[in-house]
Amino acid sequence: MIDLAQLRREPEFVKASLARRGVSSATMDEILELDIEHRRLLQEAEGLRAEVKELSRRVGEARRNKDAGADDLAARSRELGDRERVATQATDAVGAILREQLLLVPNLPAPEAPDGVDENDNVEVRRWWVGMEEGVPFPAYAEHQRVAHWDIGTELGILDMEAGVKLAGSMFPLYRGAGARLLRSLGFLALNSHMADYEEIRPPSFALTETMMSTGHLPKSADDMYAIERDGLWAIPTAEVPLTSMHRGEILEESRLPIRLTAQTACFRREAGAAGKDTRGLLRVHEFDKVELFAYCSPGQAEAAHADILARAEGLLQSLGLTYRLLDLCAGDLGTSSARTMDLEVFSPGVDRWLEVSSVSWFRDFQARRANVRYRTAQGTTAFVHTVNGSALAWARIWAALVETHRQADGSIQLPQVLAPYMGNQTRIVAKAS
RNA sequence: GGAGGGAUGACAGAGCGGACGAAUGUACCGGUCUUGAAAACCGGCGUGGGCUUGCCCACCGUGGGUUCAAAUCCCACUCCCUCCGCCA
Repeated sequence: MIDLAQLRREPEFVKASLARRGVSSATMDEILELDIEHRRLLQEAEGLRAEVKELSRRVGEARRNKDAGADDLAARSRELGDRERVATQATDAVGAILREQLLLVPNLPAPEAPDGVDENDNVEVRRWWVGMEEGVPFPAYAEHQRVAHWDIGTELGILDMEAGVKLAGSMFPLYRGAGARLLRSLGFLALNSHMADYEEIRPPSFALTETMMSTGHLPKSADDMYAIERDGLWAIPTAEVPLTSMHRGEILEESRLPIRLTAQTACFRREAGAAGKDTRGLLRVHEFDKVELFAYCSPGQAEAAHADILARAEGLLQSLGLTYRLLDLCAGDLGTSSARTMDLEVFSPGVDRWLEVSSVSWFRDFQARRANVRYRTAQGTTAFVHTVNGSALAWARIWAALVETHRQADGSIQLPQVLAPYMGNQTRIVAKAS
């Protein structure tokens, strides 16, 4: 949630910032008017309540002293109380509308985020490929690497999309044999590499509506998530959701910051409206595993925390021998809650596409304000923390790029050595004899 | 799933209709004393909101209700504890 006090204080700056991502200034004017009306009603209601309290005090006093006139005072108080109820109702009604409007306003883009309206305006910062530092040119992938992972998966018996369809419908993958083990190994590799600096968390896969509100996934993106209506729960689309709410409503000691957490979870996404396009194989699926890195920090720590997550995601991509590029998302393409986001896209030679596998975002205090996570400063005051997170990494697409990139001329796959300890030293995946 | 008990400030714990935003203790911060520390003593010590910056308002698990007045009474819900049942 944006800071209403800031909107009041410098409306032109807030409007100009939001205009960069397509929010009209009329929307903000509407909110400002609601705010003025809300405060006017609030003053009226609180004034009446103060009078009622004062009269009640005097009723008690009169009763104790056996004074006559207590009943008169009570009657007056009752009459004021009726007016107060009406005023409070009006205040709450306007307050609810104001909150509703405010929850729909996205975060202010950071000044450093490039201008632009959609993904076509994102800025490519750099590319990386094996040997780049030594002057090796961008890889010219061989024919045997130009096979889509869904074909490789069928050929080697390690990915069975049809079985997934039978069980849960389209876009629910089923990995098998070495493919399933590879997926498990990726999570193991990543979590092990983070655990020295990030506390490993295994959160619930479902979350309450309130938890979804805190990250900004609700109310805006309800259609993109799976709901378990009977129990009032939502399937989490990312570990960011539970991790952001772990300290919801708390005031943290500044000395504890940054609090760095990592979690691998299944991520559930309905991908409403995406049916048909770019959905073959693992390009876009309803359920995938992802390791998330997360930090609650003071504002001064946020930049370093963001850089650390990005470096870890890149480090993993490099150790897996994958080609990738780094994008600086333009203002118009930022997620609702983010002020600045860097995306990592892996190159998938078999399908000849760049696939997003990590999104490293800095939310400033937008999520912290929604989730009410604060810290106590050295001066004893409280302030909202900054939240930062990023994937390292999202495995379905990594799995795809990995089998395509490392496919050999004989059709087998030679996995990178970094996975050997987790694959029982079986880094070569070949078709089963039967 | 059944029966009972509970939820109050960082923690422990009182209050069970009227000056209660809340006793007391611990912890924490500042001061006195001390070569220093401890002890002792003194003072401070929740969070948010509104405006006329001194005041006002809200918050005692959550939401409703009763009352002139609710931490306190009533109703519903959530969570925790104990016992029973079931279960990986």
